Amino acid sequence: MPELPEVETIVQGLRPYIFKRKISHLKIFLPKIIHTKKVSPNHLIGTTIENISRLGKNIIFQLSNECHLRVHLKMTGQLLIKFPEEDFQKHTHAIFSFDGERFKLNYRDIRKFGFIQIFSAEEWEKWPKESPLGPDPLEVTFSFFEEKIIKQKRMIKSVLLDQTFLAGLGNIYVDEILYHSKIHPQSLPINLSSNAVQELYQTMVKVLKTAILLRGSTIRDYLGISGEAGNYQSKHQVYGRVNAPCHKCGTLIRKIKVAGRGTCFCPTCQKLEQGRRQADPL
DNA sequence: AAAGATGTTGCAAC
DNA sequence: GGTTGCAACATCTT
Repeated sequence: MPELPEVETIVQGLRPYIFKRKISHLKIFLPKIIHTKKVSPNHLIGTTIENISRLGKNIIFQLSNECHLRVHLKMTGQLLIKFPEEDFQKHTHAIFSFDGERFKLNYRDIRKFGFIQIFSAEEWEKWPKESPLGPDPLEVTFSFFEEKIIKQKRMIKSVLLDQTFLAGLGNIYVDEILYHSKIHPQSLPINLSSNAVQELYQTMVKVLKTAILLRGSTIRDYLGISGEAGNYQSKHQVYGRVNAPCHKCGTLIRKIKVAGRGTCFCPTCQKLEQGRRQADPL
């Protein structure tokens, strides 16, 4: 569900509530969503949340006892601030309480793909080696991006979805970024002109920043921490618009499968470049 | 009404 | 390397 803009919105929303708060209680309804090898969940009680950050689509809590929590929402996970007067919601799998606070932090996930992982200090140090994330799309430099992308031999959509290439993009934003960059999702990076790569980079930053300002996209399940929907879905040009007319040229938006994912694009605005080899056979 | 789709990702198989 | 299909699971659409 949540991609970079949604996760960023959640992290920003969480800070005022739980930064420097001490965990007083943790109720777990579905134990399998807690992933831990060495640290018992009980060990979190009494620790303070020293920092809340985002790594790609991962939400990271740094705790005062040197442990770290990693929350991955996968498709339908939610983190919600709830007050006692609010009703208990179905699919709530864990609830954090904080010293002296009326609100609780609920972890909810309809499809149960997401998880909360607990790392000891040593495990946390080793984690980046086990799952090497690429740079953040909002921090990567153009030269690094360009140099790395032109070496890729698979379709551009597949590259952009790969979290070891860049961490944070998902199906919605890749489709939207490719549309605004006028790049066909099945293009091979080698066939992109240097102007096209530059446009792709600039568009990526612009789309993500705009989506963060609008607090993400709500298609079905995504909600901010107070239960608010995002607003970027109203700006979508291709995602969820199969058979609707392209806003630029009127051609009907098509949907195909690329890299195993439903992929929406405008066949007129996003042409597949032929590639120098085929275009100039001497 | 059964089948296919859904914002993710890790793994197996080819 | 690179791909594809599937699995985890609930719900909505065709």
